[in-house]
Amino acid sequence: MVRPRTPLLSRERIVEVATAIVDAEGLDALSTRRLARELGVQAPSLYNHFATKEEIVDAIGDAIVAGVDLSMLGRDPWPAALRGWARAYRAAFRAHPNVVPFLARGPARRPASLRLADAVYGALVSAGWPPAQATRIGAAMRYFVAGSALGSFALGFVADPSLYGADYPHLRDAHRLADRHSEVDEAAFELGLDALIDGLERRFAALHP
Amino acid sequence: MVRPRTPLLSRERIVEVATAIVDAEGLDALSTRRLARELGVQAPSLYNHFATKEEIVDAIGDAIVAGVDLSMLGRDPWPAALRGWARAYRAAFRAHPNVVPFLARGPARRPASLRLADAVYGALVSAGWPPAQATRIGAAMRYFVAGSALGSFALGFVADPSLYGADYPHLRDAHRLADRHSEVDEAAFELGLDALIDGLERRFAALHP
DNA sequence: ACCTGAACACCGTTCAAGT
DNA sequence: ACCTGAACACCGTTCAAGT
Repeated sequence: MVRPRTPLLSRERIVEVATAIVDAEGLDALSTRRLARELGVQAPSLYNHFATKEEIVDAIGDAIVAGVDLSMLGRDPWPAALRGWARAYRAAFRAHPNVVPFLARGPARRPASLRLADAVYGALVSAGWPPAQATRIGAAMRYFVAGSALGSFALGFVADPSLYGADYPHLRDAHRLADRHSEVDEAAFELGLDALIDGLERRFAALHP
Repeated sequence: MVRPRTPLLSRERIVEVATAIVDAEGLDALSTRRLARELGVQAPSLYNHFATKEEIVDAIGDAIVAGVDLSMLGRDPWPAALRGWARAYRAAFRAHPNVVPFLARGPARRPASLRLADAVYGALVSAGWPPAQATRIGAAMRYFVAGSALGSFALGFVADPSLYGADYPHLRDAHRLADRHSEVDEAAFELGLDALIDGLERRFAALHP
């Protein structure tokens, strides 16, 4: 088949099927041939819509970031806005854990990430933070939230008691973390978020006495 | 050449050369054939020392984590200890920026990471934090530090003024960030670290009135 | 135990050819 | 404009054969 009168592919459909593959089997399972097969097409056809495979992965990540709710940033007081945004961002990536390695692919040249940075920075400046501080806060929040999306802390510990006792005395009970990893990660995220915003509020208060 | 009387390879030498390749040209440049060539050997020889290429990458990351100074954790008061450890961890990964994607490869089953977790947790518990809180603090710190190592925030913005003004009103001056990315990232890291530890100190004070 | 050559089943990408 | 088949230059890994 060549040049059908209505195109077989579109960027949207490619990203959709690619996301499904990555969600189901991980980033490594995404190859151009595999993706093409599931799209009912040959691999080189993809290059009519994306210049490289990397662009496809970027588009997957961008679509996820684009789904992050930003409405609180133009509405709530800045501490609540930061909190709500951080939770939304983390939730978006927890829904696609296999895409997280993409977060490490260097920073954001992608439109959704820029929109997000714009909204966070704008909210902080509107709230009364000096621009230089707003930049730093946006970056610091990104560090924390991206790091928390990066992967489970608790899941790093294997559910095997014999592994730790001997070599790592303080980790004697760490094997229990694996079972409760969701709660542990959730509680750690909330504690860190609270502490971080708490510290920022103190600085804000010192700035506006 | 077969089976030389003294082995051509060792895990140490493989990791050393692999790290050099990744540092110089990035993770994608590391292939078993390329690595073998630089080691003066054929690719299958590597499989006498590592079961998979992934194990080699793990070993690169583990060696970097193993280089992180942990001495302050058994010595300084916990806020200073956390601060010092966070800086050391970040510095270690900034020295090998191309290895950072490895951070996203799921959590730590690697010895150096376990030793690190053990030291951080132990220091917090010794200082008087309840164990459950110590776990959360260790996780929250890992989120922040790993996120900050993940990549420059400032470098995400291209040094081209025309890119932002129109679509992202608040980012009008963001193109200036790229030039000063080191200072911006450094200042953001220090601000976040201060705020985070500040917030934790307040919780600690409430716990030990 | 440790290295080799040959082989297997893949990759991402290019490109001329088709309509 | 958009899809194809053929091809290029790669991959990671296995395995029997060598000493």
